[in-house]
Amino acid sequence: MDSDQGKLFIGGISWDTSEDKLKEYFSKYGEVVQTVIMRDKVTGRPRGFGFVVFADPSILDRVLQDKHTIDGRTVEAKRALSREEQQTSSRSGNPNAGRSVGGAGNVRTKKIFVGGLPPTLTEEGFRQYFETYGHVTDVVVMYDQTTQRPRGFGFISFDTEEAVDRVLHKTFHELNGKLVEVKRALPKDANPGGGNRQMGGGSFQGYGGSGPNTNTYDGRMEATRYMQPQTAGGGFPAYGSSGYGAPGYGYGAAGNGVGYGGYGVGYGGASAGYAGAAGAYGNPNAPNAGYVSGPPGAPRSPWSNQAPSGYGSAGYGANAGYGAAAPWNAPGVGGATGGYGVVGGRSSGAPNSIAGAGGEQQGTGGGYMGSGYGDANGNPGYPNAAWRSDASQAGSYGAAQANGPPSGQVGYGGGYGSAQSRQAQQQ
DNA sequence: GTTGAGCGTT
Repeated sequence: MDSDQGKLFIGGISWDTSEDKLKEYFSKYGEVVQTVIMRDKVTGRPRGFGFVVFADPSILDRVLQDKHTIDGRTVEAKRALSREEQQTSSRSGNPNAGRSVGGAGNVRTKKIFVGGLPPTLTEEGFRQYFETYGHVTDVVVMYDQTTQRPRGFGFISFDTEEAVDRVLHKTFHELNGKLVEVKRALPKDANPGGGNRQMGGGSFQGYGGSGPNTNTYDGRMEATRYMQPQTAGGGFPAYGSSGYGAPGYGYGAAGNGVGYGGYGVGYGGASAGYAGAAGAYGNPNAPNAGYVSGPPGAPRSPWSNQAPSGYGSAGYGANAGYGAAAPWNAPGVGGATGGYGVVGGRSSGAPNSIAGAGGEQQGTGGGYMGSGYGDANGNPGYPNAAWRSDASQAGSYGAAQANGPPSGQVGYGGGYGSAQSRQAQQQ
């Protein structure tokens, strides 16, 4: 519940009540960042409920004590439930697993998804606003292909991660009088659907490429603080809060001795659910790692309340090999020199969409992971709904991405956090 | 009428 921060669910709203009216009404309590009334997707008719987001979460207490009548109807205000919380079932493993996926993928793009664009906004206006944050390399405002109507969202790309971070520092930006919401764009080529063919060139983002700098750890290192809890298994989850920048897995070093996923064997996780990819520096305890609870003060995003809570989730996968090493030049072998395998990794991604995944233990005891499973099913955790999750903003831990390098066999396993694994196998 | 939409183009 506390993950909802300043968001209230408002039920029983009259069909005559508009978002503006909601906002006007609730503004008497404090600054309202946004209001939304949910409508039926096809008929457009209001569904009778909506959400109000206050800038200051502490305002909720007062609002919750009052009765509210808007447009003649008594509405009910409750704290918004996150999706996880809505699921009475509660039994499925780690609900966050999949959610972080989106964030994971996002880590590497310098593109920002911008939602809530006013229909009147032009690309120029869009660009001009964002240029104050850095050099804009691309601007896209989406229009319906057939009706040509603005779809209310678009993309903005920068040439540096820093600019992106500056923009993402706050979720809502005021643009031409309305608020727009920003999130990391999901990488288009992340192939949510299934296309397996990606990256011909073996380019998986970041690999190597970004090498040294590109800000390996991007700002939000505050996460480090969360590295302490759980000494044992814990460790790394912290990385990543939003992405451990990853461009290079550089982390290892980083510190604390924790190991996390180094390069791993390429089996991209996949079906089995191992997200992680073992790796060189795998931390044997990893499996627990994910569970650090979420950062208390994680940034709030009205849209993704789930986030802050999160277990780090998933990803950590299996850590397998101890020692191992053998990055990619390792012959087809699963890298892991020494190690063998996966020790009980957990599935990371794929919470919902893939059976068996969602956080269940997979212990394979010593799986040997031989040469990489490239497993075509990679992508376990890439449910379509990925965008909802957005770990990056949420502060959830990062996400890993297990990709196979060009060689096909070795992968880099990143991480903790949920993962998005993709198999590399392109050959 | 009571718990959430949206992710691309060249």
